[in-house]
Amino acid sequence: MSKLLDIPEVRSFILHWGEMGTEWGVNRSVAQVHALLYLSDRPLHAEEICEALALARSNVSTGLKELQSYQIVRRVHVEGDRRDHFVAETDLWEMLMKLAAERKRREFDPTIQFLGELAESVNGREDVPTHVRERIGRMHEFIGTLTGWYADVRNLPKPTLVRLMKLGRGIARFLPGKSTD
Amino acid sequence: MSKLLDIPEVRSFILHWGEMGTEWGVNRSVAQVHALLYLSDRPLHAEEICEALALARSNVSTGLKELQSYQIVRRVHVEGDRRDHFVAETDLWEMLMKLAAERKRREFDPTIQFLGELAESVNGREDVPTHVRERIGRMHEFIGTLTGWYADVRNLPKPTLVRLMKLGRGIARFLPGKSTD
DNA sequence: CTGTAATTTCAGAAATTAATGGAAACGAGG
DNA sequence: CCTCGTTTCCATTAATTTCTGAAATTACAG
Repeated sequence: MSKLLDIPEVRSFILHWGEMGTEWGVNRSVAQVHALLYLSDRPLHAEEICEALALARSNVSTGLKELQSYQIVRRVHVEGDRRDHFVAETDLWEMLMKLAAERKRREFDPTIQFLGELAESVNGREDVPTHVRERIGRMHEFIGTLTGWYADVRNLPKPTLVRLMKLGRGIARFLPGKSTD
Repeated sequence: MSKLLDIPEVRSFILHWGEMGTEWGVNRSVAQVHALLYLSDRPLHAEEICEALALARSNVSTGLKELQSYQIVRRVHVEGDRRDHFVAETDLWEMLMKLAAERKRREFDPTIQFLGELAESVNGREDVPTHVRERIGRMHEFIGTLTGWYADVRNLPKPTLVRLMKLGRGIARFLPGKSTD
C-alpha cells in the first residue's frame, strides 16, 4: 500500500466520510472504501484496501460491488497484474449525479409507482376523506415533479449546470414572466 | 383516534413512509409519526399517536421532538385540552426546504468546517502529495458551492421556484452566454 | 401550595444492521 | 480440464440503533 494512509489528514478524511455515509443511509465501510479510492491517484486492488482500512476481505468486496452499482467506482485492469483494481470517479459533479440517479432508481421510482397506485385506489372512494385523497395525490405529484426535474437537470451539459449553480438566486432575473424576485 | 387508521391505504402510506425514512437516515418511528400527522386534518396528541402506531409513549415523544427540530411539525394548543397537540407542515415545498435546511445545518456545515481545516492543514505540506491536496480542496469547494446554492434557492419566492422546476432543462434557453443546450 | 395529568429522560432490552472468516464458486492461464 | 489466485456467499458474531417502561420532571388546576 502507498504511504497515503501515513498522512493523518487522509485517515481523518476517510473517517469523516465514513460517518457522513452512515448519516445518509450508506454503510460506513462502503463510504470509507470510496473515500480511500477518491484520494488515491492510482488504482487499488481489494487486498490493499483491506489492509489500509483494516476491513475483512469480504466486506471490501461487497463495498466495491455497491460502489460500482452506483457507478462512482469502476474496475480497471493494471498491466501485468491479474487482480482487479479499482478507481473512483473524481469529478464531483459527475459523482453527485450518479449517486442521485441510483437513489432515484432505488427509492423514488418505486415510491412514485406506489403512490400512484394508492392515489388510484382511493380515487373517488366515499369512505376516504377528501383531505386524505388530496394529500396522497399531492405527495405523488410532488415527488414526480422532483424526479422529473432531476431527469432534466441530469441532461444539461456540465458547463450549463455550473453556470446555473453560480447564478444562484440571480436566476430569477432570467426567467420569463414577472420578475418575482 | 379518528378512523383514519381504518383505511388500509392510510396504513399503507404510513408504512411506506417509515421505510423511506430509514433509507435516508431517519428513524422509522419518526417517519411514521410524520406520515400520520401529514394525513391528519386535525391536531393529534401524543397518546393518540401511540395508539395509532402502537409505539411506546416515550418513543412518540422523542419522535415529535425530532420532527419539531426539523420544523416540519409544530405544537398547537387545542381549546379546553391540557395536552399538547401536533400538526404537520402540509406544504410539501416548505417541508422539503425545511428538511434540507436542518440536514445542512447538522451535516453539511460541520463537514465544510472540517474540510476547510483539513485543506488548511495540508496546504503547502511537502509530505502530502499534490493530488491529495487538490482533491480535498475540490471536495471542500464543491460542498461549499452546493450549500451556497441551497441558501440562494431557499430565498426564492415559491412561485419562482415552481416555475424553475417546471422549466426543467428548458432553463438553458434563458441563461446568458452561449446556449449550450 | 398540593395533587394530578402530561411530558421527558434514561438505562437496559430487543431488534436490526454490519462485519467477519471460512467455504464454495469462479475464471484466467497454462 | 487443472491449478491458482481471486471473488462471492453465507452463517456466525459484533456493533449499533431503536424501543421500551419506569422514574423524574414539568405544567397546571384548584
